[in-house]
Amino acid sequence: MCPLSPGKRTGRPRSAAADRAILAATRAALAEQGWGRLTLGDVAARAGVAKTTLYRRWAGKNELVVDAVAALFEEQLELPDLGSLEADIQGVVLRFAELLNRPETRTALMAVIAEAAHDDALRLRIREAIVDRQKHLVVLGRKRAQARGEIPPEEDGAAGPERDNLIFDVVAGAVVHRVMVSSEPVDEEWAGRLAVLLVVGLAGLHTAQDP
Amino acid sequence: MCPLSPGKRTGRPRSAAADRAILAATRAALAEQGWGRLTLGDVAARAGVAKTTLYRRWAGKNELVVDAVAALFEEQLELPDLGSLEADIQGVVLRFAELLNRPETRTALMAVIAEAAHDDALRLRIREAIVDRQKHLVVLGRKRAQARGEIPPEEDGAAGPERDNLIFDVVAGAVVHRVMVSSEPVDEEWAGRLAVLLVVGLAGLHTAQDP
DNA sequence: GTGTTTCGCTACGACTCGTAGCGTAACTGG
DNA sequence: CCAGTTACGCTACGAGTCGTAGCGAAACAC
Repeated sequence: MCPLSPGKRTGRPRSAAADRAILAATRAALAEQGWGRLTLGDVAARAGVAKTTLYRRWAGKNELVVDAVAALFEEQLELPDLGSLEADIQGVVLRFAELLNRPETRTALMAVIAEAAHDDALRLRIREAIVDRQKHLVVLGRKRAQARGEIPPEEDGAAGPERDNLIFDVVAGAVVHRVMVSSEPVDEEWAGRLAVLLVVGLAGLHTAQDP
Repeated sequence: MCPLSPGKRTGRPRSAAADRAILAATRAALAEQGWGRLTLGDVAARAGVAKTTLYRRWAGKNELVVDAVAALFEEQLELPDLGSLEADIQGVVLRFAELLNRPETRTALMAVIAEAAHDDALRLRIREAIVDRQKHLVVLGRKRAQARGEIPPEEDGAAGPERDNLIFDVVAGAVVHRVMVSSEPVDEEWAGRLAVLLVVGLAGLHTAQDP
């Protein structure tokens, strides 16, 4: 998750405290100013760090913000075990929505995704730092549900991963769209309806493909 | 969809051709440069228009891009009648994905949504120019399905609109997430699986709430 | 100590922003 | 045809940001 080249040994080491201060300052500035008015000079000043230090560690605004948001996701996002697939989905949806409701993430996530549309390296960085971690939750949730006997066990072929991908896009996409575009609250009721839709629909997907 | 104050009469009228040229230039610049490197000076030069003319009609980058994208949505997005709810969903998903795959919309949509996170006026503008038009397709699709007898007819209470909103967030969110975040193709197969998931899940939502 | 790397600081040219001022073009009402 | 009104193209401007370079001092490994 860190900046550049970790494999050096001699000379003065980079201050890890500065790293944390910079990422925290980035989130604070994002929350106040939003993506558009965010300047690296302001971030440096908040972090008590010279502007040149920022440019030594990150290539630009995009990379810095990705790391700042990824740190939040890493420490906040996990899959609670609530006893049933439906409850698990509802739980993780509520957690994800809580994360999306922070002012830092609201503006930052969409902005870096927009920039990634024409920047392959940035897209890869987002995938590794944020998306793969989310997708892992889907795989974990499916395995738990299979262990409980709620859905049929693993079959071979490409149908399994494809279904995981579909579920991931539906869950994450629906929550993001609800929060960012419709700008309506993700409460227990809405999360519950989404969970029902998914569990029932998932069963339909199985019967539709296995004759 | 147009700029400011439409209700004047005296004096030289604003050139409608300039409007179209500016919006087209904005889309072209977006496709080439992306949101981050897009400058209003460049747009003005492409459109063969003075920079001051741009600022007379639009408040800034955000508003201009919203209108430029909204024009695309207006002329491209509609709901085909393919004979069944499942086929209709699959069809509109494919159309929406086609729109999202254009380089202009890829970077522009996410960027304006990001800016709207801390700009209420912009969020309202996006809603009126883009979102409401999309949501209308959901309502239309539901009414068609009810006329065909595929789903139960209208009930009273707030359950109906709530269900429309859920479907809207799931469909639009899933497609956006698939294209922008997972960056994998929305082909007939994927759209078909999403349609099955929704139709089956929708039936589950009805039986879960009507005892 | 010696060598190496990072740090804070200052300064810089290049660029974009959004606005103001001016003379001209286009259209309206008398 | 002629004022009145508004939009247009052009130029120029201060303000702000960007990303980089150069410097001396500080923090580590050997």
